[in-house]
Amino acid sequence: MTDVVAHTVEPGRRERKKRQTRDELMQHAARLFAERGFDAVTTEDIADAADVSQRTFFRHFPSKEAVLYGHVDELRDTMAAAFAARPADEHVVDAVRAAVRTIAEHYADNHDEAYLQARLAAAFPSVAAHARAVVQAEWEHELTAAIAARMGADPLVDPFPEVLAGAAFAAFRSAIRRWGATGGRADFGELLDESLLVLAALAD
Amino acid sequence: MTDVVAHTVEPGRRERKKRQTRDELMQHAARLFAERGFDAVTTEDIADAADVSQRTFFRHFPSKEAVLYGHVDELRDTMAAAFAARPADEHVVDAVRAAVRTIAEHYADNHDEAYLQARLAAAFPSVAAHARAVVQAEWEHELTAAIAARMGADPLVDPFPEVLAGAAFAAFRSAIRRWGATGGRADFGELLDESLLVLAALAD
DNA sequence: CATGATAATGTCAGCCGCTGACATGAGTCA
DNA sequence: TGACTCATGTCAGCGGCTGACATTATCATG
Repeated sequence: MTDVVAHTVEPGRRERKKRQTRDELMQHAARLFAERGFDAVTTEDIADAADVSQRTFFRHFPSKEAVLYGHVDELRDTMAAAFAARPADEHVVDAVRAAVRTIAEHYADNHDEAYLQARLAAAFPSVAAHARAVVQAEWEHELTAAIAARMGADPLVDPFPEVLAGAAFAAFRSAIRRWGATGGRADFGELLDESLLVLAALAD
Repeated sequence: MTDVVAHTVEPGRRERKKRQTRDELMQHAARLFAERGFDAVTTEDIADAADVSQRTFFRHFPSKEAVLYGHVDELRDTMAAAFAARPADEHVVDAVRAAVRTIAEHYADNHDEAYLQARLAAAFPSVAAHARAVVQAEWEHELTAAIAARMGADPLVDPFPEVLAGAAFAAFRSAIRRWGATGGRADFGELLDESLLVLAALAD
């Protein structure tokens, strides 16, 4: 550790360029998807727009869908950190709500990106499938592990963590869909809270 | 109606052959997947084994993954019928449990098929993605509509039906995974009940 | 029973997502 | 400066999937 102040190590030029290429791929992809829809854009189109080879596109993203969800890892870590930061005596469901809410905050801060994802997921099955089966599954898995760790339970045996995490993201999907139906004009955080409240109502 | 006894109209030779082709594609696919895994089998392999062209394969199934889950529609209808048959004064969550349980029953009656699906989903991401984002999403959607209809609610506005259905299938996934972890030897119905009980425990 | 309609299949060509292999050049570090 | 690492380019290829058209089997109808 030569760096005392910054938490993240200052990246060199190489890494900066790498991140820049990645960002440009994401930005051009978003623009092209917004202009023409998902299917009418090829990975070569995106690569050309970012002035790199198609091969480089696939070195940065494992699929055409993935470039649309470039912040999965970042959001996963944010969510996990938020969950870990909750007091130990808080009700688990409330801690989960706080964790999932961090994603809603990102959406509020990146409205266009979020709304584009919602629109494309509503219109293109492969995008919806990716959102469910890759993005949300990844978050769900992380949240499951975090819940289990907090409870001192084995998530492979005790169904509670996995079911709670899965139910939370079911609420998340419901909120997303209703948010998209309002044209992205509603307050996503409120919709999410509303959906998450359903979980507490199931036992009644 | 020339047929008085049977509920379903007696299909002609054409339709019988069509179904037979479909069944053979499913059977040969299952065999090949079991022998070699998912990725090492091409759609042409399956078509050849069933003695049809690759094009015919894709006329029966929209994707390579779909042939592994040939009973989605059938199970969806069974589940919906089971849900509709529940008494109106029963607790919704109990009615949902009864509906989802019909799928568990199919699994019990078709052990090898179910276990193959579970194994392949655990080993091949594209299979897991399909199970989540196509198969379960389809069931979830149907169940959402059924819950909403029973409640007289609009599933586009009221989050309850969608969240409940989503939570139910989160429990379903948890049960599947734990069942697969036992090598398919545990009683899937019991695991499912256990997972579904979590839903009622969320409010505590 | 003959004949025209319908629907399932075969054939062929092609797009595009995605990957392995190897070469090149820019960035890094001693 | 020189060796090393690593992001990228190039090229070739596989395989999932689709449109278009021809062919054949089934079905309905006079």
